[in-house]
Amino acid sequence: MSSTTPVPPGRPRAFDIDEALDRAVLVFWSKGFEGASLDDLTEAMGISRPSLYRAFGSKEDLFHKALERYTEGLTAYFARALAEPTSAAVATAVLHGTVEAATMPGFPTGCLGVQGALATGDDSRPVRDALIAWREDGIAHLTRRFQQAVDAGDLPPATDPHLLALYLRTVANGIAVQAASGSSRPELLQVANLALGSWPKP
Amino acid sequence: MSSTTPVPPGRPRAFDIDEALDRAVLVFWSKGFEGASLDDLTEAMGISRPSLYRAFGSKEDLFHKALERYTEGLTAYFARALAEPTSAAVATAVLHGTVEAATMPGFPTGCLGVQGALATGDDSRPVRDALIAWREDGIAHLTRRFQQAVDAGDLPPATDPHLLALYLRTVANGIAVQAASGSSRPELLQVANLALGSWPKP
DNA sequence: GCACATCCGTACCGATCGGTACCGAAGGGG
DNA sequence: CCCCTTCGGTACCGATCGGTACGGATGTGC
Repeated sequence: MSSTTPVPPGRPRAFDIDEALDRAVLVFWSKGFEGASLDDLTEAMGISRPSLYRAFGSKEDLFHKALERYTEGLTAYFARALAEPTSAAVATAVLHGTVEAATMPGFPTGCLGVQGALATGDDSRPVRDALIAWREDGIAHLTRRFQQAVDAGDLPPATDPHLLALYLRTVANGIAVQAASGSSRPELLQVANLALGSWPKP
Repeated sequence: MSSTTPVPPGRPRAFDIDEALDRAVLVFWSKGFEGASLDDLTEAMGISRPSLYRAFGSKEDLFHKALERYTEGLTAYFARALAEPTSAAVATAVLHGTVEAATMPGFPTGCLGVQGALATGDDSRPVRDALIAWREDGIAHLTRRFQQAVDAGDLPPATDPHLLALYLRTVANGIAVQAASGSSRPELLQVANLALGSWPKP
């Protein structure tokens, strides 16, 4: 354990950087990148503006770190879903997980990866593109998983894995938008189950 | 024809107000309400800032008028879809229309009603709420249409019209997000058809 | 041709935006 | 105990935000 916390020089940080990042996630999640001002962020994070810049670099850097933390935390269901034994179970876990994450009591509704920066001004284009890549990454993971399912005979040989992945991500995006519009968890669960009705049988 | 254009007093407007509105639609569509600055708008519309305010009131008023024009113009497929004879035909027309409108060459990708203001700062809350109401209105129209279908025996008596409407709107929202992420029209058409596979039979 | 109403654009408003210079405070290493 | 490094916050930066005062231009009605 001697390798942990090598005690960096200088005055120690007076706030928990991960906790502050969690607060930033909530602000970006509910207001989007452009709608979240530095005053919003610093107030929610409980730190001053220069502290934010020392710890995270810039508003855009902070967003990327917040997205990373969001991915590892609140959307961890996605990684678990990929480990389900059948393609149908994967699809079910993804959509149910999406509904739950998008309608979590005490958290903003919807999905940071969708509403963080869907349409933006030119200045925020890098953030917008990062979210596009984030969603694309999810599709890529699903595509590989469904290709495995085809290879294993869990899906018909003629199945297009990419189409199924895109379909799933599309429904998940739609659920996120509806959750942000105020749709309830039970409603969206029914929608998810309806969407799963067209899933191909092996 | 004597009732048209009663010739208001004062200096006549030097630009076509509907054409200017069309340009504003494109700006809000591609950059969102918050991402669209007045400089972006005035430059695209080819008018000065005070002209914009005289003709449209405020940035928020302009957005509402742009949304109205968008609804009557580029999403007119929706009203036509409701007139289809069967619920399945309605659903097909809505999703196919959504794909086409969201991937129109020469226009921004996605849907103004989704990416115009999905997550915003507090100042833009009214706009955000207006878009929520806009999407909710679409669901209400679909719900009434599918209730008709149930009454007419076109859908099973136990069918929940609201659930079907919410499902359709959810998929449409997801398609809009994917289109904004760069998915192609053929891809999204396949996704739409896959989503239609779970449509209930009469 | 004169009064009136509206439109035109330049030039400006206060507020807020993201970002930083600065200096005192707080720790470890010599 | 002093030096060095980093963190703390106050107070500020130029740029841009949405919005408007104002004076000249352009039309109709009398």
